[in-house]
Amino acid sequence: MKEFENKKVSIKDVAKAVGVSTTLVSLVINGKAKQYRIADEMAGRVMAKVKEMNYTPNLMARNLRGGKTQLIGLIVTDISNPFFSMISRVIENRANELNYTVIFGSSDEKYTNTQKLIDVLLNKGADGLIIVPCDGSERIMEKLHLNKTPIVLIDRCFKNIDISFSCLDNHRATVIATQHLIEQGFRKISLIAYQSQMSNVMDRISGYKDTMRKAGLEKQINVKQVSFSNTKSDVFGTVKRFVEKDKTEAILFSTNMLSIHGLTCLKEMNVKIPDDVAVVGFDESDVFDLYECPVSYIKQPVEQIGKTAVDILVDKIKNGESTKQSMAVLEPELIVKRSSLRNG
Amino acid sequence: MKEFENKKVSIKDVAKAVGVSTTLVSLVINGKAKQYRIADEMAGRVMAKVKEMNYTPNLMARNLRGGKTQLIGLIVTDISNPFFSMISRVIENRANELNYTVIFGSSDEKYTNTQKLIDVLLNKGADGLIIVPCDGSERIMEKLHLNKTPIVLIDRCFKNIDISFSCLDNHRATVIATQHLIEQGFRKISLIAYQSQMSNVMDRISGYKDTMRKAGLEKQINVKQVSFSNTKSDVFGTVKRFVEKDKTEAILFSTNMLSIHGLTCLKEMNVKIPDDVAVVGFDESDVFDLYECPVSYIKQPVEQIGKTAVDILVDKIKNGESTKQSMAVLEPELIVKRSSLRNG
DNA sequence: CTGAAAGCGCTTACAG
DNA sequence: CTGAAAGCGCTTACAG
Repeated sequence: MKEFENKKVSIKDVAKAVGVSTTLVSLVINGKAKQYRIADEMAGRVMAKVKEMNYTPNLMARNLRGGKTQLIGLIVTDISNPFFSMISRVIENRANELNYTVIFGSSDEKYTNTQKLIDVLLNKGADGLIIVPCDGSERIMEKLHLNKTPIVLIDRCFKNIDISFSCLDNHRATVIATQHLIEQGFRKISLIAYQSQMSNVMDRISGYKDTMRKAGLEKQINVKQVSFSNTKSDVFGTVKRFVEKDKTEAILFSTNMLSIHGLTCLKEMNVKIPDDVAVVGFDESDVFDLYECPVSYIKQPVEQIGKTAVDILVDKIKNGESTKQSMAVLEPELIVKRSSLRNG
Repeated sequence: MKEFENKKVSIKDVAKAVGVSTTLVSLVINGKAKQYRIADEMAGRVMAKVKEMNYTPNLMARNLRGGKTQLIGLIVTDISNPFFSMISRVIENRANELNYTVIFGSSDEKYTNTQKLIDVLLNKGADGLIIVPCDGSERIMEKLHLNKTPIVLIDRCFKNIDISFSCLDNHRATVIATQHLIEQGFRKISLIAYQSQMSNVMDRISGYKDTMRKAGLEKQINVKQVSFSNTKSDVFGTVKRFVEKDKTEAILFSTNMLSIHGLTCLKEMNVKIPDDVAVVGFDESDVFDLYECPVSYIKQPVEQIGKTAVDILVDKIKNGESTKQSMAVLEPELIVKRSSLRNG
């Protein structure tokens, strides 16, 4: 049965079948028939044979010849984190629309892993990279950029390097959340963030601090940064301290995992939300709606962030403008539920 | 600055630097020095230069030459579904350990998408595929298998084709869940599953039915299959009917999304769990622990399923035994929380 | 023990 | 308008 045949047909096979040279076939396939003034009839015959024989060019060979692989390398910190799996799906969809496929890896927030993954993905022929950079990876990114590797950062960026990125307006995110809590009448508002120097974390912290200061609540500023490695127990310790010792009135969690750990802790402590403590979470999670008290949260425009990143990257790949910096800063949205209302 | 140089060093560069032929370098790199009785001193010099020049072989060229890409193609139904993103992470980790990288795509349960993705992934040079097959994809898988493409199915399999797979013991999963509910004294136990002919769904349904029959509860069997496209509203309609009309005492949800939609509905309906209705969910979710009443669930051995799939696949790729069928059927675990206890 | 040469499948100057 | 040939970077018979 023909359809079960194993070996792929090559351009040679097509050429032989039509009775022309491989050059001709190649030209026709690549839409250069007009340019080389190949007879329409000829081009038609070739295309017909290509269809008939179900020929698809070997990408490895094409790439080797100097072309592209149509492969986009994606490095997230952890594909199993819902936020990153959502954004991966968006990236996948947009990439597919533009005829690209995604190869990926998870860095676990370690720059050594990031470096390894970059090497691997480029070695596999990725035409460009979309990266969630982590602490300590600034020089790595700079190097890539200087090397003119097409690259777009997502979720976080570096202010001192002119690499393109597609990120949330992180400062604004905590500004609107903090404002909302202040408007609700809360004063002792505390923030939990990761222990990181990355822009997303720093901006979320400064958005909170700036807003507190502007409201004359400088004295109430209370930020705790927890480690990546010990997140759960750190969050538990922090939440307990906030509630029991600091008498915090409202807690702002600055990522989805921090929110979930925090909510778990609050539940175990039997804290009533929002009566005892108000809460605002970050990113989306099924948990927010299904928690005893529906949880307010800052929603990221995941669709836009992902799609924009792909578009910028593909533009770089195609037009060779890998150096031109594109900066996409996207708007957060505050979804208000009962957890952050004064009289919820 | 040397480290910023763009062009990659090739085997030729190394050969020239050492003053030997590319053949020699290639042999040494590929660990065939002994086999070809190359002088240790020579091999040492070559390796030193390789390190010094930071040479890594071009995979495209290697693959073109007849070798492999060290790329594993992964097709899930949706990378943003937590269950699949978790398993993707496991697959990624194991693949990396074995020196493979993952390219992936989401089929959205459509066999036409599956076919397209297979073509794309193979065209990009994937050495083998790990696939979550969907309804209507049986012939596609059979064809791949006959073509001797290394392939392993996960999550679901086809009983009539001898393709390798790594799956949960789906029948056993609902058997232990149903038994547990019966032991707790529930009689009117209902099941919600997807509208699908795939093995995972069919086995979960039959595990439930068999157990009900064995317990003399044949008359109480109540299964509703909901569509993939309209899942949420279908689940809502079903749960309402179960509770209000059928007076169901316990609901068994047979996937994570069904569980989450179901719990959302029960919450909206203000149903008390487990007093009004007992519940057992499927797969893991942060929601289960944080729901008003902690939810019992059937836990899949995600680690094992993913790791086994990779191991089987790589064995096929390396040893060319793509035809030999390996069947991994892994044990479910029932995690009991308050939601399924008679006097919870 | 080591090297010259072919060839994987493709594209693209270069000729005609 | 069309074809012969080089070359992308690699591996592997084949010689010696």
